[in-house]
Amino acid sequence: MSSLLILTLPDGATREVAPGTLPREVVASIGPRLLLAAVAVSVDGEVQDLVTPLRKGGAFTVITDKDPRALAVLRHSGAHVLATAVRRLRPEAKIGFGPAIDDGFYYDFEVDKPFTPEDLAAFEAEMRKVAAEKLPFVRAEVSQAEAGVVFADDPLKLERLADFEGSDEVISTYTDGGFTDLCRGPHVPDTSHLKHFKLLHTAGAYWRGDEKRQMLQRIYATAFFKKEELDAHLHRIEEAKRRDHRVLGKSLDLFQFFPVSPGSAFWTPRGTQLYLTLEHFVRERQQEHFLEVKTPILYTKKLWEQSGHWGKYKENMFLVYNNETEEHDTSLKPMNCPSHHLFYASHKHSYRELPIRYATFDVLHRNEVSGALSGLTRVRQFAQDDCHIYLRKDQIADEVKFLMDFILGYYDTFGLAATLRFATRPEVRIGSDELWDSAEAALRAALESTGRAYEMKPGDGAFYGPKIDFDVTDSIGRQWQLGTIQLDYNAPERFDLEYVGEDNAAHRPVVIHRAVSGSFERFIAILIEHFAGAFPVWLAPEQVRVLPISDELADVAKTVTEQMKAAGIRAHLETSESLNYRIRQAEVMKVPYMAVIGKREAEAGTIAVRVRGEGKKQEVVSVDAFIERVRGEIAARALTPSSEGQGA
RNA sequence: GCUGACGUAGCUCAAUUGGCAGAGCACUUGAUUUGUAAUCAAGCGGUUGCGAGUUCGAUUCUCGCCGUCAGCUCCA
Repeated sequence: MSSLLILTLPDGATREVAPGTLPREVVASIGPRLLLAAVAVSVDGEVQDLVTPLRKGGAFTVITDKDPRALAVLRHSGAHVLATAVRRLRPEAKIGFGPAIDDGFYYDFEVDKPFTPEDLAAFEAEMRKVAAEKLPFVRAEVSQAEAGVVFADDPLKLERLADFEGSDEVISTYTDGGFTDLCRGPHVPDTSHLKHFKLLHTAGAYWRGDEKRQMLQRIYATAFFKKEELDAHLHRIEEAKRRDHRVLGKSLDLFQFFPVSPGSAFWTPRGTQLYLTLEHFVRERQQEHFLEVKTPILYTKKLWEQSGHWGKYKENMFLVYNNETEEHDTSLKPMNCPSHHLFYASHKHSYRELPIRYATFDVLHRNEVSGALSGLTRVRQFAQDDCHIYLRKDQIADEVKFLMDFILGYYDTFGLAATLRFATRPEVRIGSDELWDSAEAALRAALESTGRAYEMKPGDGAFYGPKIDFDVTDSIGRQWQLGTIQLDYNAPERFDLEYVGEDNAAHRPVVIHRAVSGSFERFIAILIEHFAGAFPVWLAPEQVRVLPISDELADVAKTVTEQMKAAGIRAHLETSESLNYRIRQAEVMKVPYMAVIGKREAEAGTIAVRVRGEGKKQEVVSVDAFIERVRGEIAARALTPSSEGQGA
């Protein structure tokens, strides 16, 4: 134990140091300028700061601001600087936690009155002072008892401290100026490293994420090493606002919400067109291997008791009053699974028939808590491109691969990239541990066999089985779960599902729940933001806007419009107002093509094509050639409208 | 559901300390017939989210409810 630690530098050189040596000394020995640039170090793959004594050897790398790992260190230190500033201005504020997060950092405070925007401005100004003071982050290792004294006035910290009782965790504190925090680190050497930061907003957050505990005031902020990076980040936030599907949904006339039905979208004619186009696309892709069925939306509780929803999901279900029983013993379906199971169980199946894939687009209702509702991404009424597959256990691997290709191929059409996540058993669940063991093992093996990279989501499975989630990142950087493949060993038991095997005996099939878009509502929200409302031609509610230059040409334009419509193109004629005005309207509505018809075009049987977003650059083509081109793009589901020299 | 903010014409927003509720766009009408991002003019449009309270007087102050937003919790 007392032997020297061996540190291997990136160039292969080694250093032998005594345990307890500070990384700072090692870095200084490499070079004084490196010490100035050092933010932290990595020892054997673990990031630690310059003032935490070395306890093990291994690969030793100096982390400067160019290392991506440095950002989390800077931001965590930013959280301390924030707390330092808040404590200077509001000494009575109790401190919670202040970690770095994906896009920045936050710190939770317990205060009597929530912070105002003015408070934030004052805190930010004070933070600049703290940074200018270049206060070193001083690390100290303390005993449980000592820490109890230091944080005697901070009940939240004391509670955290109590968690360490009996563990051999080294308890450390960090002090910058007059502020000391219970913290594992690592931190940047001093507060002057924090140069480019911004406090963004405040929000309530439960202490330790528990809704039964008190609400703290959280301040969100971000920090970067370079001003350009901070500016780019703030610009991204602005851009995300510009693409917000709730804003575009209104300006592009796609959907609306009314207070009389919170959380349920009203689709306008244009939005409905978009919705149906997507539904049609899924239907077309499913034609060959899936069986589409339509099932009721209203069921008695008997079904939900059998499925387990009545016990585990009731609070999310809309219960309906039944006049005959005088009870709320009926419900709108929150999921399609049980209806499909009923179907399957209604007659005998041979092992030769499997897999059987029932697909459904029926409307679902889930009673989300009011605060969870958000645009189209979180609604109370929605439809999934849902499917339940009944198969033999020996078919799982092939089926998972088939479904995965099906789902990823769908996303490819939109240019969306998905992250695969494997989600395991949640705390609230049905079924024995043995059943879960085998379901998780089987799904994981199937996933592994595809050779695709995936991440883990422990405890995030459905209450009836483990799942593979397909998470897509939207323009704001939020990740949304869209598609899912869920393996279910419970439903076959509960619904007594069987098939007759080769041995002429009854066997249990396995059920796979599958969705591709997740829900059409959420998927459309992602698409609106993904394309910033400028949909590919095949998706655009209106594909061509026909614009005659003067009223005299209205008849010719009408004929052209009819020709396009007859060819299956969603074309609309617009005659009133000036040409400039109508072009502006079409651009604002993000119609992919404008077909302008003047005297020259009318005589030649041509149109002057203007492509969305490409300005006055125009291309004069024959009506027939244009129709063929657009039809080709629609059939190919091309991602962008083609201008001269591109496309068909 | 919880914490906070917000809710004014169809839309986007104004309205000194409580004192006659405005503008642009949209819409209607008239004129204009336009060659690639807003032609001109006039007109119409409001129980200031809903309900109480304070006040001589409430868009403005207070309370309750509804909805939306930022988060928390939850989630397709």
